[in-house]
Amino acid sequence: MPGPQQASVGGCGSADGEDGLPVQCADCMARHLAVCAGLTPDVLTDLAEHLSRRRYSPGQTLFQEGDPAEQIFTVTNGVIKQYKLLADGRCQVTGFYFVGDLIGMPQGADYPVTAEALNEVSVCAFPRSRMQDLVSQYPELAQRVILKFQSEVGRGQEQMLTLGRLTAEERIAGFLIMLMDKAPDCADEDGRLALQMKRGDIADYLGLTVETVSRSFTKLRKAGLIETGAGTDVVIPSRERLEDLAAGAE
Amino acid sequence: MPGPQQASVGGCGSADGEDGLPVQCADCMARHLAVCAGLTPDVLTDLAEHLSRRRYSPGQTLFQEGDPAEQIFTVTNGVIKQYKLLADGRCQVTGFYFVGDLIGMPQGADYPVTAEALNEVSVCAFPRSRMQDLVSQYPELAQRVILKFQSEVGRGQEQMLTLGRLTAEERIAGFLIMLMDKAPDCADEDGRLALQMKRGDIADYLGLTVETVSRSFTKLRKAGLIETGAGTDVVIPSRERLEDLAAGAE
DNA sequence: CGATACATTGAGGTTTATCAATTTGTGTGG
DNA sequence: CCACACAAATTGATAAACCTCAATGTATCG
Repeated sequence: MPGPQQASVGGCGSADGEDGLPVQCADCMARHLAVCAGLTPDVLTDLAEHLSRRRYSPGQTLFQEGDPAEQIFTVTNGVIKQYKLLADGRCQVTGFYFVGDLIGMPQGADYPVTAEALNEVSVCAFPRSRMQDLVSQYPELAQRVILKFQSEVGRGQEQMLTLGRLTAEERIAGFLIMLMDKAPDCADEDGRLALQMKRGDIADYLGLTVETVSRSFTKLRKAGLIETGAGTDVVIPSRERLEDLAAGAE
Repeated sequence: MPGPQQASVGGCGSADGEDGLPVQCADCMARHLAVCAGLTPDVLTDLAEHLSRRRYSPGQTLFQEGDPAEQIFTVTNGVIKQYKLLADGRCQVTGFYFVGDLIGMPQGADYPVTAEALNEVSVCAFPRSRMQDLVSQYPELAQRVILKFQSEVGRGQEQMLTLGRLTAEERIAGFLIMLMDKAPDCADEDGRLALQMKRGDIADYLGLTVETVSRSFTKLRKAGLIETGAGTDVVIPSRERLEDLAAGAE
């Protein structure tokens, strides 16, 4: 049952919660992961003046490629995929984003990608126009933003290697490793992985087709590198062996 | 004839040149492009206290994948390629860097890529340990650093689309467009492009083999989309037609 | 002018894509 | 709770794009 078409907007006051934190932040899932982690309560309070909470249902877009980039988002719950489309329908997923991730802060005036909720998603939205001031005003925020960008660039470099030089099976192996590391709530302690995305999403992320993804999963299963869990979930008996494969070990 | 194996280090005083700029910066090729563009002379002077000029010959590496990331670089002349290697020799070039580009500022303690000079290269090196302080101290510098990262992330997203979803010919077309835009001194006003990199570099950047790159060039030539210049140079008669191809127009 | 590195071209093989059919999973309504 | 309908995933057969290996052509530099 999908929620309202228009994303709901949460409260926006700056009343203090516990520890002197703004109420919105006090119980935020992303408080220790997001760009706002480590900021002092007074800085957070200033930030909170301008932010709004939003919720999205599966399939809803936060923004689309070409839209004016007016809002910056921090994921507080759920999974978001970002992708680029070609005129003929070819799709490339440029990344999956989890709790604490920052999206929607491109260089240009417009978003260069579309952002879409994969499941029930909560975000913290912030007007882009205010960001420049805040970064100037709060060096510790600037530092956090730079840190987020550094990890995003690094992830991009790894993904280039994946897309340019890895075989289908190696790509899947690397993808599963990435999920275990980046998706806190998707990954069970002992190798159980709840895949939040469909085969088609994975294919578009790894530059493959659905069929090749499916066949690669089957091969990995037959090789004993993964096991089948409930639904399309996956169990990873030995992370090491998957890592070796993902690193292109001969 | 390769230069000295050890990169030469330029002077490092802070004496002022014209316009109150530090002497190293007064005649810097990258002054209006790099992260230091738009900074006030006093900020630049502070920056210049810690920077050193270095020169590299073709094939020399600025740093290698796995090295501790102790220096940040701004390219002031020449072209640098960054790449990742797999154990079995597979190589992915993650980017080419030109005048004004910033490299060597990863999230982790070590460089995740190798940086290598393609031709005679000059850079401005800066100790990473000082960067955090400076970013905190000078909001306008933080702003510039964020801007550089934003464009790097955007380039990464485009490259993912290229590697994941474009055909060989489309990749080459997009690559030539990118060079025209990003390489100021490589690109003549009327479509003449001096390729600073070998076919192998292009192949490793585009996730192809040398042979496929060569064949794609030939096909583009036969289709009238490019013409042969001196050596391996390329002339682009109609940028638009190349752009259409690079955008995956059917 | 010859040696070397680089680029191009050709023949054949491999991986992955495409098209089509089948199976599995999921949610809904009886 | 089961049956049905629909979406997603898997499997199979074939084709296309690209890779590999090998040979030839071309530029550069001593």
